[in-house]
This record gives sequence, C-alpha cells and structure tokens, in this order.
Amino acid sequence: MKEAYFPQEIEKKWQSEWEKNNVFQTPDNSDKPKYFALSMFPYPSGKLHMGHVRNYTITDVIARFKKMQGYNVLHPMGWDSFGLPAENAAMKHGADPAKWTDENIAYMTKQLKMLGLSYDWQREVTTCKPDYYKWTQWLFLQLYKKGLAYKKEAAVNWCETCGTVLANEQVIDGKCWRCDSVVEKKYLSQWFFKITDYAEQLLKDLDKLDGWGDNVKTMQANWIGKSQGAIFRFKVKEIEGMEVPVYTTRPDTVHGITYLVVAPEYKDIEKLTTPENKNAVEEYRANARKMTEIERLSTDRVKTGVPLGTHCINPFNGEEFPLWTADYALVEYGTGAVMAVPTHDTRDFDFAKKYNLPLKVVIQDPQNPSDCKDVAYTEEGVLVNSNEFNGMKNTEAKKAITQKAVDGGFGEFKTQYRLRDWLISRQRYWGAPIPVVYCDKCGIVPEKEENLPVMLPTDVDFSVVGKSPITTSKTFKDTTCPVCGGPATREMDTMDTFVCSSWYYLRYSDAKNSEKCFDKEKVNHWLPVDQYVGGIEHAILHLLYSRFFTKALRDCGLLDFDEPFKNLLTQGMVLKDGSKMSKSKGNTVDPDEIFENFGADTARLFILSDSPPARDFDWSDAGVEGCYKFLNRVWRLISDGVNKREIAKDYKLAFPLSRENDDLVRIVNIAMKGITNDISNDFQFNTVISKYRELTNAIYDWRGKCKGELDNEQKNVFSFATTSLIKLMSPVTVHMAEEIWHELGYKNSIHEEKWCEWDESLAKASKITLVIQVNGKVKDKLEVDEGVTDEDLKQIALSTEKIKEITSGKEIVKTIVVPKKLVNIVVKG
RNA sequence: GCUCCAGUGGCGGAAUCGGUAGACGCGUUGGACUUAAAAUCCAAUCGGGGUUCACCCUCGGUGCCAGUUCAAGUCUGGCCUGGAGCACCA
Repeated sequence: MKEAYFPQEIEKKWQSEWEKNNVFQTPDNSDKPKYFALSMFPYPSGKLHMGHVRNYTITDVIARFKKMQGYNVLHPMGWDSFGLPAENAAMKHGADPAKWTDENIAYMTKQLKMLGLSYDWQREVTTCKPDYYKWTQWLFLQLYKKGLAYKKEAAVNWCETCGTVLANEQVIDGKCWRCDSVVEKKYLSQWFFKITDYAEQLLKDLDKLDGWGDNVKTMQANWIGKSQGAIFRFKVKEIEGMEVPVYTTRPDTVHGITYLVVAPEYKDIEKLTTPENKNAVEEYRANARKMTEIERLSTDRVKTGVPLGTHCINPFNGEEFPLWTADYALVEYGTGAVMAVPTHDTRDFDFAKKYNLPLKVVIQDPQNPSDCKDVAYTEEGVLVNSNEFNGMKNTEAKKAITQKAVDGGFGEFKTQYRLRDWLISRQRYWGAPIPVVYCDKCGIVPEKEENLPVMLPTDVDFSVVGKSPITTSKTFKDTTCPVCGGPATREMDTMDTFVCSSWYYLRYSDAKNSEKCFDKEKVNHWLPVDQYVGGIEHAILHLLYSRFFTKALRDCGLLDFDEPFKNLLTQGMVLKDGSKMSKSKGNTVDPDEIFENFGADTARLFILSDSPPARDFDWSDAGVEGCYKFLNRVWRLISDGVNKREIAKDYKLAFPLSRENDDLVRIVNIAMKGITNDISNDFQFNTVISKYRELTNAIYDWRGKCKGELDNEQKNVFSFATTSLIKLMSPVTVHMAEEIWHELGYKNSIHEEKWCEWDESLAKASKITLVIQVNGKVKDKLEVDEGVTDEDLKQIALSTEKIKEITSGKEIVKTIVVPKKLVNIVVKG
C-alpha cells in the first residue's frame, strides 16, 4: 500500500469502476424495504456551487448509510432545465437555449460524478426534453378536465421594456431584474391552477408532516393564511335593492362602524358613486392604477381615499354611514370591501383621523376604559354601545352577532384564505407549451392527448424585443381545432417552470415510461420520498405546489398518497467570511479547485464537518486543509499497519482481551453506536465526523503504547479497529474508504457492505466516572467499576476523605443517586 | 406589526432523560525532529483569585431578569439582541 494519499488518482479510478459495475443502480423489485432519498434537483446554470455540493453530499451520505443498513435505496438526479437564464443567454449571445442547456448539463454531470455521488443515472429526468414535458402537458390536461386549470383576466407584473410578464421572484425592489425598469401592473388573460380548492387540505395536512421543521410548516400556514370571520351585507340607502357585502374577522365590533371602504377596483364602484363625486372618484382610481405595487403596498404610506357620496345602513342599529374608496382595501381579498371601525382597528383609525370621520367605542376593558381618541383599542374586552350585546365578552359576541346576521338574512359565518390561485402562464419561449388551442367556433379547446407533446418550435428569432420569441415562429401558431377540424391558433404562453418541478420526484419512480407519466404501482411503491433535502428558499413555492400536485393527482386517480415528502431537511447556506457566497461579493469558492487540490473526499468531509446540516456553514480554507490532513492521518495509520503486516483481512477477536486491548475494542463499539445514532437522529454529521477523529486518535494512542512487534491479539485488535473505522467513514469519504478496503484484500465494494453492528455490552467503558456533588456543586470525581449498585455509590461517595471533610459538622438532609453517574449530597448548616 | 428560529471560549460548534459545561476541530502559544523549511509529533489554551507554584485549591461563568428543582445551557414566565418569512389580508 502506498505510503502517501493521492486522492485524485484514487477518485478517478473508483468513479469509473462504480459506473462500470452499476453499483448504484436501483432495481424496482427487491426483498429489501425501500428508501427514497432525494435532493432538490438543480437548474443547470453552468457550474456547481458550494450550496449544491452541500445539498448533494448530505443526501448522498444518507443514501449510502441507508443502503448499508439494508434498504433498497432510490437516489436519483435530474435537471430543472426550463427557465429564463437559458432564454436570456439566447437573447444575449444568440445561443440556442437547448444547446446552452445541454452543455451546462454535460458539464455539471461531470462535476457531480467527480463528487462521487451515488446516483442511479438510469433514472435521470430533464424537464426541457420532450419525453418529460409531454407528461407535464398531459398532467395539465388532467387538471383541466377536473376543473383545476382555468383561464381568467388577472393582474401580472409587466416589464414594458422587455415586453413580458415577470415572476414575482424576478421583480427586485419593484424593478425588472434584467433591464432595471419599473415593473407595472397589467391585466391579461392568464391560465391558473385552482390551488385554493385545496387550501384547507394543504393547511390541515401540515399536521401529518412530523418529519418537517416547524419553521417551514408555519411559513406555509402563514402563506395559506386562514382566518375565520363573517360576511355582512349592508343595504345602500340611495339605491333600492343594492347591497355591499364585507368580510370581517371582528363581527363583535359591528356596532362601531362609522364608514365603509371599497377598493378602487371594486366592481360596483361606479354605481355606488353619486354624480357630484364622480370626477374625484375617477381621478383617485386613475392614480391608483398608475401606482406600482410597491408604492401601494407600502405600510408606512399615508392612507388616502375619497367619498363616493352614497351611504349604507347598519342593520344592527339602523345607523347610516358613508361609503368611501381607498387603496388600503384590496380587491383580491375578502369581498373587496371593508367595514371600518376606527376605534378598534389601527388602519381604520389612521384613516378616520386624517379625514375627520367619527369614532364610536364599542369594546372596552372594564378595568381601564379608553375613549380611543389617540389610539385604537384592539385588545379583548366587553361590549358597550351595542344594544342587547352590551356587557358580553367580545370573544363570545363574535359568534352571537354573526348568528343574529344569519337569522336576519343579512350575513353568514365565513372562512377566508389568503392563498391565491397559482398563475402558471408565462409569455416566454423556454418552457413547456400550454397544450390548448383557440378555435373561433369551439372556443378554448384542449389539445388531444395523442397529439402530445406540443413541441416547442425551433424556428424562432431570439433578437425580438417587446414580445415572446415564440410568437416569431412561422410554424407554431396556426393549427387545426381538435374538435371541429377547422382553423385554430395555439396558446402562445408556456408554463411556469414550477409546474415542471411540481411532479419530477414522481417521474423518478418510472423515468423511462413512454406510455404513461408513471406507472401507478411504481409510484405507490417508491413514494412518498423518505428524505427530501434542499434549500429553505423553496419553503413555500416549490413545496406548496408539489403538495398541491400530489393531492390533485390523487384526486385524478393517478396515485394513492396525500403527501409527497415524508421528511424534509432544509440545509443552511454556505457562507464565506460571514456572508453568503456570491459572484458580486467575490467570495465564491469553485468546487473544481477543491477537487483538484484536495480531492472530493476532503470536500465532502469538510462540508459536513463544522455545522449541523440545518445551520449555515462558514467556509474556511484552513478548515479544508484540516480535513485533508485528517484524511492523510487516517491513510498513514492504515498504510503503515498494512505494510508492516499488522493489519489483516481475516481477524478474529478472542475474549477475554488484555486491559488495553479491551479498552480499544470498547472505544470502537462506542463509536459504532454513537455514529449510528448521530446519523439516525437528524443527520448530525458534524458530530459523526468528530467521532471519526476521536476514534482515529484513540487508535493512534493505543498503537503508540504497544511496545515492540505486535503480538497476535494486538494484530487482531488493530485490524478490527481500523477496518471498523474505514467502514464507518465509507458513506462520507467514499473513494478513500473503497481504496483502503481493497488494499486490505476485500474484493467487493465497501459500499455494498453491511453497516457496522456493535455489541451492546461492549459499547460502554469498563469503568465509570462517579461525580460527587454537595448541594449540586461538583466536589469530587472518582473511577469506579461499571457494575456498582446505587447503594454502593452512596457509600463510596460518603466515605471519601474530601466529602467527609466538607460534610463534617453538617447535617446531611438527603442523598440523591443517579445510577452509574452521580451522587448529590444535600447538607444543611 | 405578526409568525418562526437562534443566542455557549478568540472562532465553528459539542453536551439523548434536567445530572462533570466547553467534546471534536480551527486558531494561538510553547516544545521535539531538521543545516533550514515544509510535513509530522507532543503539550498548553473560559475568566478571576489563591497557593505549600507545573500539583492543586477556590469563586464566577451558556444574551438579561425572575421562578421551579437536591441539581438548569436544558423546564416555566417576562425581557434584550440577531436572522428568516409574511405583511394596509379587514
């Protein structure tokens, strides 16, 4: 065995060996239980960054560990390859997006292989390939049939310079990420998925996700934004038969209404405006339209509004109050109209103060009543000025008052969600075409399933400005109607890339199927994903959409489970010098350089070493070198032993062992147990790695204490310890472990070995350290035999010189014994 | 403003159940080997104080203030700071 560790040589050799022998291919059929380990698939941007390295290393170690534990592990990889960067590259350099994407995939695949990741490449999926997007389109049609895909007029983020809509993520501080011009709101007819139909299920099923962090679950719950309240309908005094409905979470304050606000875009606003107020209202609405979303939603902006001139009547007390329009009412939420109770709502209060609208207190803290002249009272209290409800607690009044409205026929209980339907249309070329045609006779017609995929045209001009390149195709637009056969035009929009990524994990179960999106039996076998690993930035969008897709496809009968991801690990960011690695800051580290200088095993070891996976990880060059040195240290230990014939393949431990040998064997067993527990318990790889080091140090110490040539027992113990170390390290330092394994004389791959099993009776030290406390403070420690009873411990503690001295002349009140650990003597005086 | 997460040496972090705070590493300092350097190895490394001074003793210490307990980094209540997400959502 070579004395020096040459990672580059070893790593290349084993990577090609594994590929040749299909070590990581996963059969569908196996006697072993299944385990699906999944990393969030990357966008092929060009090169891997350290965030990718961290993500994929974490999942890879999990996959290898589970495989060694006897699971049939599915560990696939793919490419989220539709999206804007490819199209932008095309616009900038005249490159073909498909070619640009393919080249990036090829390069990044090479990098992934250099990292030694155990993927089953037979199951690779690429969302921009027709064999994948055919099924994205097919799934769109299934949702359409179910009424879950529909078209409507909606406001979108519009960049006039680029002539296209932008995703919310592409709007940075209200400006286009590419050309920096201000983003406007525009009304366009767009395709939506009816995710709101699933709002309650998406919220409720969060409770089932024990394997998800609370942070992600609460983020989703907030996003869904369930609230419970009431709808009240108010008659308009000036217009016979007209009503304005409002949604409120504070029905208890209904007697305190002093005005009502409708959104500037409210559908009946023109009818509700008197001729005298028409000009002012029109002007206000025109201004609101011009305003950007950011301006309008800024919370510190002074609230503005104008009166409409009409009034409503409060059915609870007969009071009249004026109608206003103000942009703090949002047309998309609730009914688009707000009943304003300035005394008990801070926004209404600000508005009322500015326009001198009246205040009427209806909730009070009986101990400390407020007139609400300076600030709204939003806490709980008791009703006043509320007729028969006076004296009732406001929490109870919510129900009683709503019930009165229900009985009177002017209101009802209402549950409201903040979640909006998912806008999936993009006026973009590089995406999956929406498989729909427009026929003058038949209207909106879905494409026939046998005509899928609707192929992306290639005869497009990317240099066009102000419209989607797809519209320049001569061959794409005109088609025939699937129903009547007459002339028709294709939908020119493509789907949001989040649609493609909402089902890719299902496709891995049956990636090569050309007849179906996936076989039902296979998808039910492999899914849900046992462990999903990825960045926290996907906490809402991707994970919520995927959950929605799973539920919708379940309702389409395509699969039989409710939730796609059983366990979720959101890994922290990779930082350098305390801030996120980014090109603009110039603090990036190129994975290629690390592979070249230290090897992939060092990179893998280091990226797992210093922080637990969920926390941010601070990259340091010294840390990398430290890991490299550690691998050299392990290599030297074993190569030295192998070359001196002290370590052999066929070792046997014959008990009882000498004291020193027994101690080392115990340390090995303790390490096996500890490492297994650390991985099983939230994947604490940082402590796993510290245990590798402890074990290595212990073996070195033991070896240093052996004098002269090793005897047989020592050789066996040395072989056991080093072979165990290398097996424990094999999921992390995959190439080095394999090389050493073969140097030891084994012929199979270490990655197909069984995980270490420890002997419970040996997984503890032969001596324990007894801690003796007096009044909870440590006063003495001593070594005692492992088998002592509690009574023995007590007697030992009380008879030590030191304790006698401390307790002399004092009354011992009681003695607490923690078995095999500690004695606490409580004294008085 | 609301929600969630976090706060431990010079630094990253460790500490299943409440039971030895600071594992392991980085850095630093000293030493060995060497003509020298690199590499490697050994030792020290929370703070204050004491001392019969290289062996100990003692006090304090896990963001802050209380509480529960024989015992609190860990549990409870109230704050402070930092991070993340949401936000005129009625």
